[in-house]
Amino acid sequence: MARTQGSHSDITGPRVREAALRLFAQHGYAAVSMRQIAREVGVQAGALYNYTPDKQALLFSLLQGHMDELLAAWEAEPRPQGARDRLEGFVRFHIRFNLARPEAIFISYMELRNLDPENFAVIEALRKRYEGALEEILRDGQTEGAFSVPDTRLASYALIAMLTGVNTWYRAGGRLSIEEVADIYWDMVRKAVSAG
Amino acid sequence: MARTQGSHSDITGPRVREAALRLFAQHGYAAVSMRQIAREVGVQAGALYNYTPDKQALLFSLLQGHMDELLAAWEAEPRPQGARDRLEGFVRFHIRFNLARPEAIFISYMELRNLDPENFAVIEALRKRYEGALEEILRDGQTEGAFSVPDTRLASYALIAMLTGVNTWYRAGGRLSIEEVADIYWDMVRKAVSAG
DNA sequence: GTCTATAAGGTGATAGAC
DNA sequence: GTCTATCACCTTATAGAC
Repeated sequence: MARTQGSHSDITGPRVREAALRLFAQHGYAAVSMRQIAREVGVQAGALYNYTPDKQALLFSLLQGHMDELLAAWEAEPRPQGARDRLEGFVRFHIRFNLARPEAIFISYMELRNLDPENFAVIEALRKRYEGALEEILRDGQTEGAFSVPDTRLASYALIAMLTGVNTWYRAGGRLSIEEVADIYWDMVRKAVSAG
Repeated sequence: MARTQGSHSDITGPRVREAALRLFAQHGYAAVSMRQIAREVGVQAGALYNYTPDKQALLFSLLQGHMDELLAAWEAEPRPQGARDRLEGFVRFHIRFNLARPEAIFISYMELRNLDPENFAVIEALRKRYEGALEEILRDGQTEGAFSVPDTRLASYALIAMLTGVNTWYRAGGRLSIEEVADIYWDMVRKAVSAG
């Protein structure tokens, strides 16, 4: 859909980001050209450079924006007293948040290697802050005696991987609702960290 | 390392595959050029086409070879009587096998979307056969009364994701040996499928 | 089996007109 | 802010010499 000339900065900017997010998620950063993004938005390739200095900055901005949203949303969640309830909150929050943004989650895991080293370090630090929240819950639960988790670092890696895996198979309109999925995963997580 | 002319089919073939595997894992299929692979092998780009009809076939062949190895190795494992012991065997096998082939595992998860549809279908079928082995163990354990896993399909997804996640953080020479990692993961898996 | 040369086309990014 | 045109370069794949 080629477009006539004119000024549209306020709507074109978000549309560039949306198109890039969708295309990067579908085909991968390296496989998507600036011309493809421009075609999707309905402008010529040169016009994209009013919204990003280059392709790399576009990827970085998408990932950083996503991580900022994730951390803000987590920090806005209620914080129950006991570690058990906090863990349940984390499990349900993670599944719910990830399933609401499958494309951002996807590129956050797949395109890390396409970030410049400085950009990678920034995203990695944000990711560690989020995963650190889970490890802290596990450590608290271990201290309280509510969990039996000898290695909280490994357990946090294991649980994050398990929960994030939901995005690889869940499809809206399938057999289970998001809440039913979260119930089943919470049951497995609860048992995995228990004294057993 | 540019090379003089000469015939080396028996050694060049494997070297092409090794170089492609390493480069695809490091930078991604779309980001790696045939010239880069050729440079790594020490031949000119045109010579690669003696070993693969095109770049796509090279990727497919790497993934298919990996899946064939995986299934053969799993089918060669001992098959204990009870579901509990079979599950323990699966957990230890999966971690051990995956950590021995980090590059093949990586591209098996990252480059699926870069396969042509027909090639994707082949790899997907092999992957489902492997994951089906885990689901079967869970189903048997549920029938035997050894496990409490209401949804064996979801549980198999959850456990596979958890186990495969080891590859994202494990580094040889780190704090824990592969066997220690497997012990810790088996403990979590065992509890996750228990009556709790 | 490997080389060199080349076809045919795509790439990120910029300059200057409007 | 968007367009057109362009630069300099890279891409996959093939042809034909050796």
